[in-house]
Amino acid sequence: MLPALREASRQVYLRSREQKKLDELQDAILDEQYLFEGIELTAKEKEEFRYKRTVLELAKRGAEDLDSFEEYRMPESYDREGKVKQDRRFAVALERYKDVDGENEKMNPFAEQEAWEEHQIGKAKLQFGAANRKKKDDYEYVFEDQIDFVKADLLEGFNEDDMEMEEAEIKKSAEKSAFMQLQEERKTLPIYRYRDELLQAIDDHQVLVIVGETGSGKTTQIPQYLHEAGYTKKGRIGCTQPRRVAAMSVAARVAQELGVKLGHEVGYSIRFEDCTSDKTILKYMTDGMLLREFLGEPDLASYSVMMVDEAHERTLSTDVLFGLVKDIARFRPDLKLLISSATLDADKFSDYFDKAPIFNIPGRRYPVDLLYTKAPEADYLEAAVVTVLQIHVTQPAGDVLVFFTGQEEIEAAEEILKARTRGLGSRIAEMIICPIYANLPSDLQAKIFEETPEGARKVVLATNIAETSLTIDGIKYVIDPGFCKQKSYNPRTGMESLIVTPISKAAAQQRAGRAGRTSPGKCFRLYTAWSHQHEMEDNTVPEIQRTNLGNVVLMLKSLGIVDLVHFDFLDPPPAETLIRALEQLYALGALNDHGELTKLGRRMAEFPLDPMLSKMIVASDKFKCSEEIVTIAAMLSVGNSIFYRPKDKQVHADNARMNFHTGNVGDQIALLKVYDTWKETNYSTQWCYENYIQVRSMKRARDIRDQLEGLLDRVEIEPSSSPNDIEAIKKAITSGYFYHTAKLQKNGSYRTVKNPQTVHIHPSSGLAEVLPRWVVYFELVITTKEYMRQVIEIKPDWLIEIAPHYYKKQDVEDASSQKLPKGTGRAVMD
DNA sequence: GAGCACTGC
Repeated sequence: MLPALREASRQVYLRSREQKKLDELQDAILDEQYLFEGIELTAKEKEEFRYKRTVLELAKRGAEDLDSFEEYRMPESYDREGKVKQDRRFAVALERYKDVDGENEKMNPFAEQEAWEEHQIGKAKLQFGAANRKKKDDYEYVFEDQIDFVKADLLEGFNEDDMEMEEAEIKKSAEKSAFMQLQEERKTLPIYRYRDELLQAIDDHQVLVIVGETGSGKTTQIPQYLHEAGYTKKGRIGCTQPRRVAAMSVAARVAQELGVKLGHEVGYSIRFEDCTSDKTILKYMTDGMLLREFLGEPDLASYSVMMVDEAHERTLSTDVLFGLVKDIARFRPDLKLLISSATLDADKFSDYFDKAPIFNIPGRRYPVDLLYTKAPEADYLEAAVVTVLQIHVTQPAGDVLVFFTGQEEIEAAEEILKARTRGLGSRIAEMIICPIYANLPSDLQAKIFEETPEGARKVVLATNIAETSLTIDGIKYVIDPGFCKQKSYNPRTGMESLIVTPISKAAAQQRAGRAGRTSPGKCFRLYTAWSHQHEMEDNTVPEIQRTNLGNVVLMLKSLGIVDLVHFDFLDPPPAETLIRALEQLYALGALNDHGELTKLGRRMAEFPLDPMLSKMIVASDKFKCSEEIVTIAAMLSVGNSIFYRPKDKQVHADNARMNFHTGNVGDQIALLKVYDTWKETNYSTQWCYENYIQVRSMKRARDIRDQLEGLLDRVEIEPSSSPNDIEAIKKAITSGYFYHTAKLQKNGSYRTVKNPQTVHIHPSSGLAEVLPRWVVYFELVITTKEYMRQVIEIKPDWLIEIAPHYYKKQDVEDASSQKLPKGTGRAVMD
């Protein structure tokens, strides 16, 4: 099996090298031809000639790098079952490779250029202008079959002449007053001509699925139309968004269009910021915020219309919302429900909402040519870099956006790109490389929004952040290697991991669309048309099916939903995930034997946190350290992005971090120390820099902390503080996390007590070299090993003191022959 | 002795 795989990889490698050599040869022949015929070139032709030479040079540099290819692509690492690990991408590439001799022969992003070259060689005559026109025809012919679905979209959706006219109209109206101008602009949106039809449809049906691509104006216009039609007399109109910035900016825009002050008639509501008032009739909010609102108003009584926007994104919150609003619609016939989505899932939504009719609104987007590779690319990083360079020297002006899976790849690509363009000086245009990913410090992120100087080209290297969360103007070329990192959750072990996965067709379409926002564009897909057609899933697995549902289950329980396993989910999560979440809630004492919420459970549900964190906070009351625990909860829920660890200063960063671990107090206590020290510096940014701490994360922790502190009152917890009683703080943590206990084994690894399995302390932990006998951990992650992240040492006696229903004396005795507890006592609280 | 896709409450 493995030797075969190796051999196959060798073949892929040889094949790609061979192809490269052929390309070079072809170029060389062409070059000689110029000289041989002694043709005088015009300035423009010379420029093209220079470009070609540069391409050649770049290709040669690429070929040198190929020598390291084999080792780079074929690491000798296997997973626990002995299968080849990590290189799932390789396996995928291999699958694609099978098809090389098949129908894909003509799918090559540079077929354009090759066709042109063949043509040139044949004619042995130089006619650049004519050749350019010709190559376009060739190219279109070659790719015709592959663009059917996007092409259909483009032809129907949008006509460039219309657009120009509309733009001219907008310009004309610029002379009118700002308000009048806005009103004119509203009328140019594609949705405008469907206004009456749409209102009629909403009037006729309780639930309507609205399909409209970005740019159709649905998010800003529909609530206004409904207001104009009088719906706001019966209650406010709500519109949910998956992201905070979207909710804010859309609300601001609509307030402007209606000529009212933001926060009055039009407002938005997001976490940490409620910009609404009694007057608010159009309310934009994040989907998570609406979920929270459900707790206080389970029938949405104050709303006459609820619009769930961007439903196709299928965030965890939208999926939960679907189940809830569908239920409400049954006993509130006066409530109108609008589900709005970009094209792909409309039928599915319609079926789910009892065959609700679908209303189509065309979008406004420029056409994007889709180009596929001829043969599969075994090394997409290299392929992406080469494609960037090729675009840079052969394609007209316009910025480039490349999708990578993470920071590491982005940094690698940046380095290679810099190395290959180094020393070319003025022979190629300036290339501005902009990396962008969520953990990049904000000042460096801002770089992508700077306008590209005349004559230069911006190359944005991005993670999935550029797929939905931010849009960059001026992008004309998208390079899509076809992978992303996806979270997956194993309910059996309770472990989370990030896995590099092929993207879905829907995601690929979204990525391609990024090239056509401001002008027609091109999308270079680094996989074959065949594999796009036959191997990629239609849609990404919705988040609800690959995440821990602890807090979702707690929230649904507090809404009084008894039978969660049969709850009407659009796509039900795995039963095991639900069962594990329920089990955990039992163990924590949030549910009684009948599966109903206990008083403790109701208090826990008040916090927008994982059940274990909530339990920890509620328990802190007893140990008189709520101040400290709230800080720890806030720091833990910010995630693992607190410590900044740049590649070139890892030692400094590690030293700085270890300062907070003095006394081997454990990671959670260290986080507390980080926060308190920061607070003492009066929340100094400078201090963060000096200690290699992410300012953004700390500010977030402060926001969360403030919110949690505000909620203490609601669950009747008196603020209390015991900053020097580490034991009390650790006991409070254990009250939430006794479920996550692990015991040291002879070989230095740990064994978890619940679901016995071998785990290790994460090397970033302050206790990684201390190895206490008993630990409680915050979470389990799989990377190169199974790691416990954020651990503290505990005394086993605490377990019996804190969770007597869960641990018996023999469970925590240290005799190594003792069998570890298995499925010990169900919850017997209350 | 390691690796942090992206949101959201």
